[in-house]
Amino acid sequence: MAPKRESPAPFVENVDTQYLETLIGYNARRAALAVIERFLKDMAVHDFRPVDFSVASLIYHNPGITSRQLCTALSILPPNLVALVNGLQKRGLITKRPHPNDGRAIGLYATPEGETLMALAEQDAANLEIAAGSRLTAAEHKTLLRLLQKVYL
Amino acid sequence: MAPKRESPAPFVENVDTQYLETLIGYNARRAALAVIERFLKDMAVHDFRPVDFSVASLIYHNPGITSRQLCTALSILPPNLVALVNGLQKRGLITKRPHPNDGRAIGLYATPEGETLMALAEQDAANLEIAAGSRLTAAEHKTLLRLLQKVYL
DNA sequence: TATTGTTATACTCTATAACTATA
DNA sequence: TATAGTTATAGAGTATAACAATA
Repeated sequence: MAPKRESPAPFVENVDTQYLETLIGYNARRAALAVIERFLKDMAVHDFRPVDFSVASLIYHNPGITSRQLCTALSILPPNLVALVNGLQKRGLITKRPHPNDGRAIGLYATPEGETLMALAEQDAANLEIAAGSRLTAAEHKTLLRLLQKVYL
Repeated sequence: MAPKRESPAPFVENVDTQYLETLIGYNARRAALAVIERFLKDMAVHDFRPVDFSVASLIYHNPGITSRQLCTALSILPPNLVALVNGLQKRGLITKRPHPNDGRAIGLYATPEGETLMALAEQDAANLEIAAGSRLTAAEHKTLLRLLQKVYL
C-alpha cells in the first residue's frame, strides 16, 4: 500500500467536491445562486431583484398585506423592508392605505400599473424558471419543488 | 351623484405564497437558509461557518489545492478568500507549502490537527444533514441532491 | 405592556481596483 | 502579456437598539 506521505509535494489537477455534494445546504445554496444569477440578468428590464420581485408579488396576490406580514413570510427584518416598500411606492407600483382594523398597521395594495407589471413579470419569471430548470423534466421540476419545501416548511 | 362605494378595505388573514412556491430560486433559497441556520448553531462548537467548513473540507480532501482552485470551486472571489485561509492557518488546521510546479502559487494542506477536526466535523455535518432532511426519506434525500445538481452543474 | 412601523447604525458578505511576484 | 496572491476599499445585504403611535 503506497504511503500518501511526503513524496514530492502533490498538486491538485481536478478538485474533488464529492463530500460537499452530499450536503443539502451546499447544493441548495449553489442551485439558488445559479438561479438568482439568471434572475438578476433576465429581470433587469423590470428593475427587479429577487427581493423586490418577491415583495411586489406577495402584495399583488395579497391585497392589504402589512409590512409585518411581508417580513414574516419572507424572513426579512422590519427595518430592512422599509426601503423596499418605499421604493415600490415611488415607482408607482403599490399604494398604502390605512388598515381597517388596526391603526398601527398600513395595508399595501398593487396599483393598476403594478398589477400590469406584475402579471408581465411573473410570466417572465415563469419562463425563466423553465430555462433555469432546462435539464429537468416536468416531473422532476415538480418533485424538486416538493422536496425543497419539505426541508424548510 | 352617489359617491362610488369603495369596497371595504380588505385585510389579509393568511398570506398566500402559492405563486412564489412555484419558483426554484425561491424554494432553493428558503431551503438553503433553513439548513444554514441549523448549521451555524450545530457547528458553532467547531467554530465553523458554512464557508469556513467548505474551504477546510476541500483542503482536507484535496491536499495541495491552491487558493485559486478554492475560489473557482466555491465561487468565492480571491480577495475574500485570503482571510478565510489565514484564519484556518492561525487555528493550526492547515499549512502552506510552495507549489511544486508554479512559484506564484501556494499549496494548502490540512495539518494532523486539521485532519482530526475535519473528520469529526464532517461526521457532525452528516448527522446535521439527516436532521435537516428529517422529513425526507433516504430515497427522497438522494433525489433532492441529484435534482439540485442538475440545476447548477 | 405589547406590537407596527420607522430611523439610525453596526456588522457581515460580496465586489472592484490596483499592486507584487512569478509565468 | 497573463496569472496567483494580496491589500485596500466600496457596496450590498443583514442585524440590533431605540423611538413614536397605537393596541
